Amino acid sequence: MVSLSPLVKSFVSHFGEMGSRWGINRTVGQMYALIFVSPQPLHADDIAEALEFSRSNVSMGLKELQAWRLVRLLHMPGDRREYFEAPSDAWEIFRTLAEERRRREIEPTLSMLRSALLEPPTTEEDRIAQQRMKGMHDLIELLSTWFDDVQRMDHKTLVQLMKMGSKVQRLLEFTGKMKLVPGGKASA
Amino acid sequence: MVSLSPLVKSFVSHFGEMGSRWGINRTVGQMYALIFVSPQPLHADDIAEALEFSRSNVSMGLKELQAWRLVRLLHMPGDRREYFEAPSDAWEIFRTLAEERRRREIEPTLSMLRSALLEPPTTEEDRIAQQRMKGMHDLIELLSTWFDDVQRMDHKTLVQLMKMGSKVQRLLEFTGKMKLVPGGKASA
DNA sequence: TCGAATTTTCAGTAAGTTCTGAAATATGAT
DNA sequence: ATCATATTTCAGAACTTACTGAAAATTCGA
Repeated sequence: MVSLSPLVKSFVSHFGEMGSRWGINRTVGQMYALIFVSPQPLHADDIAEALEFSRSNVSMGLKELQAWRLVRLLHMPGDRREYFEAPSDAWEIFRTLAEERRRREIEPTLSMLRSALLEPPTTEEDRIAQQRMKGMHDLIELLSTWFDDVQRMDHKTLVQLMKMGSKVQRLLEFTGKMKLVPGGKASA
Repeated sequence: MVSLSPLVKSFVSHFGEMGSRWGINRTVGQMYALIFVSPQPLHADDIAEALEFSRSNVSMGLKELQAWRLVRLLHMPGDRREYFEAPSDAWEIFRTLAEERRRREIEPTLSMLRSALLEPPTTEEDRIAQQRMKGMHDLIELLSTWFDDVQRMDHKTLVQLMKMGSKVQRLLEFTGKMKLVPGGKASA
Protein backbone atom coordinates (compact mmCIF):
# COMPACT_ATOMS: atom_id res chain seq x y z
CA MET A 1 0.00 0.00 0.00
CA VAL A 2 2.26 2.74 -1.23
CA SER A 3 -0.28 5.45 -1.98
CA LEU A 4 -3.72 6.03 -0.58
CA SER A 5 -6.91 6.13 -2.60
CA PRO A 6 -8.83 9.43 -2.55
CA LEU A 7 -11.51 7.78 -0.46
CA VAL A 8 -9.07 6.72 2.23
CA LYS A 9 -7.23 10.02 2.00
CA SER A 10 -10.28 12.03 2.85
CA PHE A 11 -11.27 9.74 5.69
CA VAL A 12 -7.77 9.91 7.12
CA SER A 13 -7.53 13.63 6.91
CA HIS A 14 -10.94 14.16 8.46
CA PHE A 15 -9.83 12.08 11.41
CA GLY A 16 -6.76 14.22 11.63
CA GLU A 17 -8.86 17.35 12.00
CA MET A 18 -11.30 15.77 14.39
CA GLY A 19 -8.61 14.06 16.41
CA SER A 20 -7.33 17.42 17.48
CA ARG A 21 -10.75 18.43 18.78
CA TRP A 22 -10.55 15.43 21.05
CA GLY A 23 -7.54 14.88 23.24
CA ILE A 24 -5.82 12.89 20.51
CA ASN A 25 -3.49 14.79 18.20
CA ARG A 26 -3.68 15.19 14.47
CA THR A 27 -1.17 12.59 13.40
CA VAL A 28 -2.43 10.03 15.88
CA GLY A 29 -5.93 10.55 14.53
CA GLN A 30 -4.70 9.92 11.01
CA MET A 31 -2.83 6.81 12.03
CA TYR A 32 -5.93 5.44 13.64
CA ALA A 33 -8.07 6.15 10.61
CA LEU A 34 -5.59 4.43 8.35
CA ILE A 35 -5.41 1.32 10.51
CA PHE A 36 -9.19 1.31 10.83
CA VAL A 37 -9.89 1.15 7.11
CA SER A 38 -6.98 -1.07 6.20
CA PRO A 39 -7.96 -4.57 5.06
CA GLN A 40 -4.80 -6.01 6.59
CA PRO A 41 -2.91 -5.22 9.76
CA LEU A 42 -0.16 -2.65 9.22
CA HIS A 43 3.31 -2.28 10.65
CA ALA A 44 4.99 0.94 11.60
CA ASP A 45 6.84 1.40 8.33
CA ASP A 46 3.65 0.98 6.32
CA ILE A 47 2.12 3.79 8.30
CA ALA A 48 5.17 6.03 8.18
CA GLU A 49 5.35 5.60 4.44
CA ALA A 50 1.66 5.99 3.69
CA LEU A 51 1.24 9.11 5.81
CA GLU A 52 4.75 10.49 5.35
CA PHE A 53 5.45 10.76 9.06
CA SER A 54 8.76 10.06 10.67
CA ARG A 55 9.25 6.56 11.92
CA SER A 56 9.61 7.81 15.49
CA ASN A 57 6.41 9.77 15.34
CA VAL A 58 4.62 6.62 14.26
CA SER A 59 6.16 4.75 17.14
CA MET A 60 4.85 7.32 19.63
CA GLY A 61 1.46 7.42 17.99
CA LEU A 62 1.08 3.68 18.14
CA LYS A 63 1.92 3.76 21.82
CA GLU A 64 -0.82 6.27 22.36
CA LEU A 65 -3.37 4.30 20.37
CA GLN A 66 -2.52 1.26 22.41
CA ALA A 67 -2.97 3.23 25.60
CA TRP A 68 -6.45 4.14 24.38
CA ARG A 69 -6.97 0.48 23.49
CA LEU A 70 -8.01 1.52 20.01
CA VAL A 71 -5.56 -0.77 18.26
CA ARG A 72 -4.38 -4.27 18.91
CA LEU A 73 -0.84 -5.48 18.48
CA LEU A 74 -0.31 -8.72 16.59
CA HIS A 75 2.36 -10.69 14.78
CA MET A 76 2.47 -12.29 11.39
CA PRO A 77 4.02 -15.73 11.13
CA GLY A 78 7.65 -15.52 10.06
CA ASP A 79 7.85 -11.74 10.45
CA ARG A 80 9.09 -10.15 13.57
CA ARG A 81 7.75 -6.71 13.01
CA GLU A 82 4.76 -5.59 15.07
CA TYR A 83 1.51 -5.30 13.20
CA PHE A 84 -1.51 -3.35 14.27
CA GLU A 85 -5.17 -3.64 13.57
CA ALA A 86 -8.24 -1.82 14.85
CA PRO A 87 -11.39 -3.62 15.96
CA SER A 88 -13.87 -3.09 13.18
CA ASP A 89 -17.00 -3.46 15.26
CA ALA A 90 -18.25 0.05 15.85
CA TRP A 91 -19.96 -0.86 19.12
CA GLU A 92 -16.76 -2.22 20.53
CA ILE A 93 -14.93 0.96 19.57
CA PHE A 94 -17.61 3.08 21.12
CA ARG A 95 -17.49 1.13 24.34
CA THR A 96 -13.72 1.37 24.54
CA LEU A 97 -13.76 5.09 23.92
CA ALA A 98 -16.46 5.63 26.48
CA GLU A 99 -14.61 3.61 29.09
CA GLU A 100 -11.34 5.39 28.53
CA ARG A 101 -12.84 8.84 28.57
CA ARG A 102 -14.69 7.97 31.67
CA ARG A 103 -11.57 6.78 33.40
CA ARG A 104 -9.58 9.82 32.34
CA GLU A 105 -12.13 12.58 32.59
CA ILE A 106 -15.12 11.56 34.62
CA GLU A 107 -13.60 9.63 37.48
CA PRO A 108 -11.12 12.32 38.50
CA THR A 109 -13.88 14.90 38.46
CA LEU A 110 -16.15 12.71 40.53
CA SER A 111 -13.53 12.19 43.17
CA MET A 112 -12.70 15.88 43.29
CA LEU A 113 -16.39 16.62 43.77
CA ARG A 114 -16.77 13.96 46.43
CA SER A 115 -13.98 15.35 48.50
CA ALA A 116 -15.18 18.92 48.01
CA LEU A 117 -18.58 17.87 49.32
CA LEU A 118 -17.09 16.41 52.48
CA GLU A 119 -15.68 19.76 53.57
CA PRO A 120 -17.94 21.54 56.05
CA PRO A 121 -18.80 24.87 54.43
CA THR A 122 -17.50 27.86 56.36
CA THR A 123 -19.26 30.66 54.54
CA GLU A 124 -22.57 31.17 52.82
CA GLU A 125 -20.71 31.37 49.51
CA ASP A 126 -19.19 27.97 50.07
CA ARG A 127 -22.53 26.55 51.05
CA ILE A 128 -24.01 27.64 47.73
CA ALA A 129 -20.96 26.45 45.84
CA GLN A 130 -21.31 23.03 47.42
CA GLN A 131 -24.98 22.92 46.55
CA ARG A 132 -24.13 23.39 42.86
CA MET A 133 -21.31 20.90 43.06
CA LYS A 134 -23.73 18.42 44.54
CA GLY A 135 -26.06 18.81 41.58
CA MET A 136 -23.18 18.16 39.25
CA HIS A 137 -21.92 15.24 41.28
CA ASP A 138 -25.29 13.54 41.42
CA LEU A 139 -25.90 13.82 37.71
CA ILE A 140 -22.46 12.52 36.80
CA GLU A 141 -22.90 9.63 39.15
CA LEU A 142 -26.33 8.81 37.77
CA LEU A 143 -25.12 8.86 34.17
CA SER A 144 -22.09 6.92 35.13
CA THR A 145 -23.78 4.01 36.85
CA TRP A 146 -26.42 3.98 34.14
CA PHE A 147 -23.71 3.63 31.56
CA ASP A 148 -22.21 0.73 33.48
CA ASP A 149 -25.52 -1.01 33.51
CA VAL A 150 -26.17 -0.43 29.88
CA GLN A 151 -22.79 -1.76 28.92
CA ARG A 152 -23.67 -5.01 30.50
CA MET A 153 -26.85 -5.32 28.45
CA ASP A 154 -26.70 -7.44 25.38
CA HIS A 155 -26.19 -5.84 22.09
CA LYS A 156 -29.54 -6.61 20.54
CA THR A 157 -31.53 -5.33 23.46
CA LEU A 158 -29.58 -2.12 23.35
CA VAL A 159 -30.33 -1.57 19.70
CA GLN A 160 -33.97 -2.41 20.30
CA LEU A 161 -34.08 0.10 23.15
CA MET A 162 -32.46 2.81 21.10
CA LYS A 163 -34.74 2.26 18.19
CA MET A 164 -37.70 2.72 20.48
CA GLY A 165 -36.33 6.09 21.40
CA SER A 166 -38.79 8.08 23.41
CA LYS A 167 -41.51 5.50 22.94
CA VAL A 168 -40.02 3.84 25.96
CA GLN A 169 -41.71 6.58 27.93
CA ARG A 170 -45.10 5.18 27.11
CA LEU A 171 -43.90 1.77 28.11
CA LEU A 172 -42.82 3.06 31.47
CA GLU A 173 -46.08 4.86 32.08
CA PHE A 174 -47.94 1.76 31.15
CA THR A 175 -45.98 -0.63 33.32
CA GLY A 176 -46.01 1.89 36.14
CA LYS A 177 -49.59 0.77 36.66
CA MET A 178 -48.39 -2.77 37.22
CA LYS A 179 -46.02 -4.20 39.78
CA LEU A 180 -42.98 -3.68 37.61
CA VAL A 181 -41.29 -0.70 39.17
CA PRO A 182 -37.73 0.60 39.39
CA GLY A 183 -35.92 -1.56 41.91
CA GLY A 184 -38.69 -4.12 41.82
CA LYS A 185 -39.29 -7.28 39.84
CA ALA A 186 -41.45 -7.90 36.81
CA SER A 187 -44.71 -9.68 37.45
CA ALA A 188 -47.92 -9.58 35.44
CA MET B 1 -15.27 38.55 46.03
CA VAL B 2 -11.63 39.46 46.10
CA SER B 3 -10.09 36.16 47.08
CA LEU B 4 -11.39 32.64 46.58
CA SER B 5 -12.06 30.14 49.35
CA PRO B 6 -9.97 26.95 49.26
CA LEU B 7 -13.09 25.03 48.26
CA VAL B 8 -13.72 27.19 45.23
CA LYS B 9 -10.02 27.31 44.42
CA SER B 10 -9.74 23.59 44.09
CA PHE B 11 -12.91 23.32 42.05
CA VAL B 12 -11.71 26.04 39.72
CA SER B 13 -8.30 24.57 39.24
CA HIS B 14 -9.65 21.12 38.61
CA PHE B 15 -11.80 22.54 35.84
CA GLY B 16 -8.72 24.19 34.45
CA GLU B 17 -6.94 20.85 34.16
CA MET B 18 -9.96 19.07 32.80
CA GLY B 19 -10.89 21.84 30.43
CA SER B 20 -7.71 21.22 28.52
CA ARG B 21 -8.58 17.56 28.05
CA TRP B 22 -11.73 18.76 26.34
CA GLY B 23 -11.53 21.24 23.54
CA ILE B 24 -11.84 24.13 25.98
CA ASN B 25 -8.61 25.65 27.25
CA ARG B 26 -7.36 25.93 30.79
CA THR B 27 -8.30 29.50 31.53
CA VAL B 28 -11.72 29.18 29.94
CA GLY B 29 -12.35 26.11 32.09
CA GLN B 30 -11.47 28.07 35.19
CA MET B 31 -13.68 30.97 34.23
CA TYR B 32 -16.59 28.64 33.76
CA ALA B 33 -16.02 26.93 37.10
CA LEU B 34 -15.91 30.27 38.85
CA ILE B 35 -19.11 31.49 37.28
CA PHE B 36 -20.77 28.16 37.98
CA VAL B 37 -20.19 28.24 41.73
CA SER B 38 -20.70 31.95 42.18
CA PRO B 39 -23.85 32.91 44.10
CA GLN B 40 -24.23 36.05 42.03
CA PRO B 41 -23.61 36.82 38.40
CA LEU B 42 -20.10 38.13 37.76
CA HIS B 43 -18.72 40.74 35.40
CA ALA B 44 -15.47 40.52 33.51
CA ASP B 45 -13.45 42.48 36.04
CA ASP B 46 -14.58 40.24 38.88
CA ILE B 47 -13.28 37.29 36.96
CA ALA B 48 -10.04 38.91 35.87
CA GLU B 49 -9.35 39.91 39.44
CA ALA B 50 -10.30 36.63 41.08
CA LEU B 51 -8.33 34.47 38.67
CA GLU B 52 -5.57 36.97 37.92
CA PHE B 53 -6.04 36.84 34.17
CA SER B 54 -5.73 39.78 31.86
CA ARG B 55 -8.90 41.62 31.12
CA SER B 56 -8.62 40.76 27.43
CA ASN B 57 -8.20 37.08 28.12
CA VAL B 58 -11.38 37.18 30.15
CA SER B 59 -13.17 38.91 27.31
CA MET B 60 -12.12 36.17 24.88
CA GLY B 61 -12.98 33.43 27.34
CA LEU B 62 -16.45 34.80 27.91
CA LYS B 63 -17.02 34.90 24.16
CA GLU B 64 -16.10 31.24 23.98
CA LEU B 65 -18.32 30.27 26.89
CA GLN B 66 -21.17 32.09 25.21
CA ALA B 67 -20.48 30.25 21.99
CA TRP B 68 -20.78 27.01 23.93
CA ARG B 69 -23.97 28.39 25.51
CA LEU B 70 -22.56 27.58 28.93
CA VAL B 71 -23.07 31.07 30.30
CA ARG B 72 -25.83 33.61 29.98
CA LEU B 73 -25.32 37.31 29.62
CA LEU B 74 -27.41 39.60 31.82
CA HIS B 75 -27.54 43.11 33.14
CA MET B 76 -27.98 44.54 36.60
CA PRO B 77 -30.24 47.56 37.01
CA GLY B 78 -28.27 50.79 36.97
CA ASP B 79 -25.01 49.13 35.92
CA ARG B 80 -23.98 48.90 32.34
CA ARG B 81 -21.35 46.25 32.69
CA GLU B 82 -22.17 42.80 31.36
CA TYR B 83 -22.78 40.16 33.97
CA PHE B 84 -22.61 36.43 33.43
CA GLU B 85 -24.18 33.49 35.15
CA ALA B 86 -24.19 29.78 34.46
CA PRO B 87 -27.34 27.68 34.52
CA SER B 88 -27.14 25.72 37.75
CA ASP B 89 -29.30 22.82 36.66
CA ALA B 90 -26.91 20.01 35.86
CA TRP B 91 -29.26 18.41 33.35
CA GLU B 92 -29.52 21.58 31.39
CA ILE B 93 -25.75 21.88 31.29
CA PHE B 94 -25.38 18.32 30.19
CA ARG B 95 -27.88 18.79 27.40
CA THR B 96 -26.20 21.93 26.17
CA LEU B 97 -22.80 20.30 26.16
CA ALA B 98 -24.09 17.26 24.35
CA GLU B 99 -25.79 19.37 21.72
CA GLU B 100 -22.78 21.53 21.09
CA ARG B 101 -20.35 18.63 20.90
CA ARG B 102 -22.68 16.90 18.58
CA ARG B 103 -22.90 19.88 16.30
CA ARG B 104 -19.15 20.40 16.27
CA GLU B 105 -17.83 16.88 16.26
CA ILE B 106 -20.48 14.40 15.29
CA GLU B 107 -22.30 16.15 12.47
CA PRO B 108 -19.21 16.93 10.40
CA THR B 109 -18.08 13.33 10.74
CA LEU B 110 -21.47 12.02 9.75
CA SER B 111 -21.54 14.11 6.65
CA MET B 112 -18.02 13.13 5.67
CA LEU B 113 -19.02 9.48 6.08
CA ARG B 114 -22.20 9.95 4.10
CA SER B 115 -20.39 11.40 1.17
CA ALA B 116 -17.63 8.79 1.35
CA LEU B 117 -20.30 6.09 1.20
CA LEU B 118 -21.81 7.54 -1.95
CA GLU B 119 -18.59 7.06 -3.94
CA PRO B 120 -18.64 3.87 -5.97
CA PRO B 121 -15.64 1.86 -4.75
CA THR B 122 -13.01 1.28 -7.44
CA THR B 123 -10.80 -1.25 -5.69
CA GLU B 124 -11.26 -4.10 -3.27
CA GLU B 125 -9.44 -2.02 -0.66
CA ASP B 126 -11.94 0.78 -1.04
CA ARG B 127 -14.80 -1.64 -0.84
CA ILE B 128 -13.57 -2.89 2.53
CA ALA B 129 -12.85 0.63 3.71
CA GLN B 130 -16.41 1.64 2.87
CA GLN B 131 -17.76 -1.36 4.69
CA ARG B 132 -16.01 -0.24 7.87
CA MET B 133 -17.10 3.34 7.36
CA LYS B 134 -20.65 2.13 7.01
CA GLY B 135 -20.46 0.39 10.38
CA MET B 136 -19.23 3.59 11.93
CA HIS B 137 -21.81 5.70 10.16
CA ASP B 138 -24.72 3.51 11.20
CA LEU B 139 -23.72 3.46 14.84
CA ILE B 140 -23.21 7.19 15.00
CA GLU B 141 -26.55 7.76 13.36
CA LEU B 142 -28.31 5.37 15.72
CA LEU B 143 -26.82 6.99 18.81
CA SER B 144 -27.53 10.37 17.41
CA THR B 145 -31.23 9.94 16.70
CA TRP B 146 -31.61 8.10 19.97
CA PHE B 147 -30.11 11.03 21.77
CA ASP B 148 -32.53 13.36 20.02
CA ASP B 149 -35.45 11.28 21.15
CA VAL B 150 -34.23 11.03 24.69
CA GLN B 151 -33.75 14.74 24.91
CA ARG B 152 -37.39 15.21 24.17
CA MET B 153 -38.42 12.92 27.02
CA ASP B 154 -39.40 14.52 30.24
CA HIS B 155 -36.92 14.79 32.98
CA LYS B 156 -38.57 12.47 35.47
CA THR B 157 -39.03 9.65 33.01
CA LEU B 158 -35.40 9.89 32.07
CA VAL B 159 -34.26 9.61 35.66
CA GLN B 160 -36.64 6.72 36.19
CA LEU B 161 -35.26 4.98 33.13
CA MET B 162 -31.68 5.50 34.17
CA LYS B 163 -32.32 4.24 37.64
CA MET B 164 -33.73 1.09 36.18
CA GLY B 165 -30.48 0.56 34.39
CA SER B 166 -30.27 -2.83 32.80
CA LYS B 167 -33.53 -3.91 34.39
CA VAL B 168 -35.14 -2.34 31.39
CA GLN B 169 -34.02 -5.41 29.51
CA ARG B 170 -36.42 -7.60 31.45
CA LEU B 171 -39.16 -5.11 30.76
CA LEU B 172 -38.49 -5.30 27.05
CA GLU B 173 -38.46 -9.08 27.06
CA PHE B 174 -41.67 -9.09 28.99
CA THR B 175 -43.54 -6.65 26.79
CA GLY B 176 -42.13 -8.32 23.71
CA LYS B 177 -44.72 -10.97 24.38
CA MET B 178 -47.47 -8.38 24.16
CA LYS B 179 -48.48 -6.08 21.35
CA LEU B 180 -46.18 -3.32 22.50
CA VAL B 181 -43.34 -3.48 20.07
CA PRO B 182 -40.78 -1.02 18.67
CA GLY B 183 -42.59 1.11 16.18
CA GLY B 184 -45.94 -0.06 17.44
CA LYS B 185 -48.39 1.21 20.02
CA ALA B 186 -49.00 0.11 23.58
CA SER B 187 -52.01 -2.06 24.15
CA ALA B 188 -52.64 -4.58 26.91
C1' DT C 1 -22.38 65.49 20.45
C1' DC C 2 -19.00 64.65 23.96
C1' DG C 3 -16.70 61.93 27.11
C1' DA C 4 -16.30 58.44 30.60
C1' DA C 5 -16.93 53.64 31.19
C1' DT C 6 -16.74 49.28 29.22
C1' DT C 7 -15.68 45.85 25.86
C1' DT C 8 -13.19 44.11 21.83
C1' DT C 9 -9.46 43.54 18.73
C1' DC C 10 -4.96 42.51 17.52
C1' DA C 11 0.08 42.22 17.04
C1' DG C 12 3.61 40.40 19.47
C1' DT C 13 5.44 37.30 22.74
C1' DA C 14 5.30 33.50 25.89
C1' DA C 15 4.20 28.88 26.68
C1' DG C 16 3.12 24.48 25.19
C1' DT C 17 2.93 20.66 21.89
C1' DT C 18 4.28 17.92 18.17
C1' DC C 19 7.55 16.06 15.12
C1' DT C 20 12.04 14.75 13.53
C1' DG C 21 16.63 12.59 13.06
C1' DA C 22 20.15 10.50 15.37
C1' DA C 23 21.54 7.58 18.82
C1' DA C 24 20.45 3.95 22.03
C1' DT C 25 18.24 -0.19 23.03
C1' DA C 26 15.98 -4.48 22.27
C1' DT C 27 15.02 -8.80 19.81
C1' DG C 28 15.74 -13.05 17.67
C1' DA C 29 17.99 -15.90 14.07
C1' DT C 30 22.22 -18.06 13.22
C1' DA D 1 27.97 -14.17 21.04
C1' DT D 2 27.21 -11.74 16.82
C1' DC D 3 24.73 -9.37 13.59
C1' DA D 4 20.92 -7.60 11.19
C1' DT D 5 16.45 -5.97 11.93
C1' DA D 6 13.13 -3.57 14.51
C1' DT D 7 11.69 -0.37 18.10
C1' DT D 8 12.23 3.34 21.48
C1' DT D 9 14.10 7.41 23.42
C1' DC D 10 15.25 12.05 23.48
C1' DA D 11 17.11 16.75 22.54
C1' DG D 12 16.08 20.26 19.88
C1' DA D 13 13.52 22.42 15.81
C1' DA D 14 9.13 23.59 13.96
C1' DC D 15 4.75 24.60 14.70
C1' DT D 16 0.53 25.86 17.27
C1' DT D 17 -2.02 27.88 20.77
C1' DA D 18 -2.72 30.95 24.63
C1' DC D 19 -2.10 35.30 26.81
C1' DT D 20 -1.02 40.10 27.34
C1' DG D 21 -0.97 45.15 26.88
C1' DA D 22 -2.02 48.79 24.11
C1' DA D 23 -5.01 50.73 21.02
C1' DA D 24 -9.56 50.85 18.86
C1' DA D 25 -14.32 50.54 19.06
C1' DT D 26 -18.68 50.65 21.30
C1' DT D 27 -22.11 52.15 24.51
C1' DC D 28 -24.75 55.13 27.01
C1' DG D 29 -25.54 59.13 30.06
C1' DA D 30 -25.41 63.98 30.22
